[in-house]
Amino acid sequence: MRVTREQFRENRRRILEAAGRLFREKGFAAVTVAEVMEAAGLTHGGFYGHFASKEDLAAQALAQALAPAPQEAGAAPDLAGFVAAYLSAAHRDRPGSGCALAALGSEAARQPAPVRRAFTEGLEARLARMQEAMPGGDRAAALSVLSGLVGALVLARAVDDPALSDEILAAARDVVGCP
Amino acid sequence: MRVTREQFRENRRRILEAAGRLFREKGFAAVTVAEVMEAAGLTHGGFYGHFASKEDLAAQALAQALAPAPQEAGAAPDLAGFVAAYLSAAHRDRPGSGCALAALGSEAARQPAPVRRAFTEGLEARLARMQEAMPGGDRAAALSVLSGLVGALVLARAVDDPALSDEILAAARDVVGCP
DNA sequence: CTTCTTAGATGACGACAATCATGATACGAT
DNA sequence: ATCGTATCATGATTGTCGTCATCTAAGAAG
Repeated sequence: MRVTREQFRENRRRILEAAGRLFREKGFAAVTVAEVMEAAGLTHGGFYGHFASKEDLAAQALAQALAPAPQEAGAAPDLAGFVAAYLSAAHRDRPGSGCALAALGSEAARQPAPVRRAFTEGLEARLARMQEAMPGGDRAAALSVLSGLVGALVLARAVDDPALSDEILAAARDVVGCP
Repeated sequence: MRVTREQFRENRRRILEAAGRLFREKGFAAVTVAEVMEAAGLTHGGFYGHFASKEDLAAQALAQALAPAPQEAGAAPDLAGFVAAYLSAAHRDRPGSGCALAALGSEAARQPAPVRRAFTEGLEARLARMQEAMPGGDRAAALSVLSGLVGALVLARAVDDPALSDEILAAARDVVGCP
């Protein structure tokens, strides 16, 4: 069963996309190679024709998940809108298509070097774009806002009580703009 | 090999302590029952005499890890000191004895109900103690500070670049006290 | 059109982990 | 002191996962 070079690239793209979604939804450890391949519409056997290992896939999928979406590549960032979307219930409830920093943050710290490097580069890119939108281009302020966003989303997702979860998001929303 | 009732309780305590440390260091999924038992000085077989399942262990270990340490149980909380310790390099570098909210946050969201409940209760307890220390007892302010602390620690641990990691901690430190 | 190459399907393999069964041994109650 | 019982050690069991070998069929090159 051979496929077009075009189809090959498309398959690789689908694998990365499925992996990015599944990793964010279930974490690195809980996702299996076979599961990713099935989600991409393939069987597990062809996996090692695309990636060297699960770790390799994790690093590349994370890099892609953290890369800015094409439509917002060069757009002027709107900080208030970004914060509102980030701290929305919709974002909290759909980790698979949301921010990978929050979805994989505490797990990323324990991953092998390539994964952590992808995480770091994604964070720097996000930071740079937030910094552009900050009054005065204050990098430290952008960092602390990003920390607040990530922390609030992590806690809002982990908590078992919907009211408390909403409260966490609302509290973080109210604070942004102060520093 | 039977053991004193006293020794039995002591063994259980050691298992919970080892589990709390290992889970924070390596995450829920990456820790095995046998590993926990070995760290507690026992073999894997006796585990199910103490806990019903690994999930049961996770919930109880998390609850204990999030419970306030005995020495700070009723102490008057010093917010500035707490924040400084939380955002210190020492805390970042020793997750096994640090805050479980940051160490397990993004993974906790995907755990079964008992684990999430323990997480929620631990967060509420921590929140209440921070609220006491806040000017005006502002619960929303306490929530947003806690979010900022957790987010900064998560990112500082995940990042591959030591300078950036320090920068994240420093930026978060500078912001606290503003809202 | 023929031949070479290669992507993917099938399936196997080895490692490992959660859980449970069994047995020995020493505590605790009588 | 003795006996029942509970705790831990040993080991089996079952399932799963990452990885690799092999086979096939179909694109690509000439």
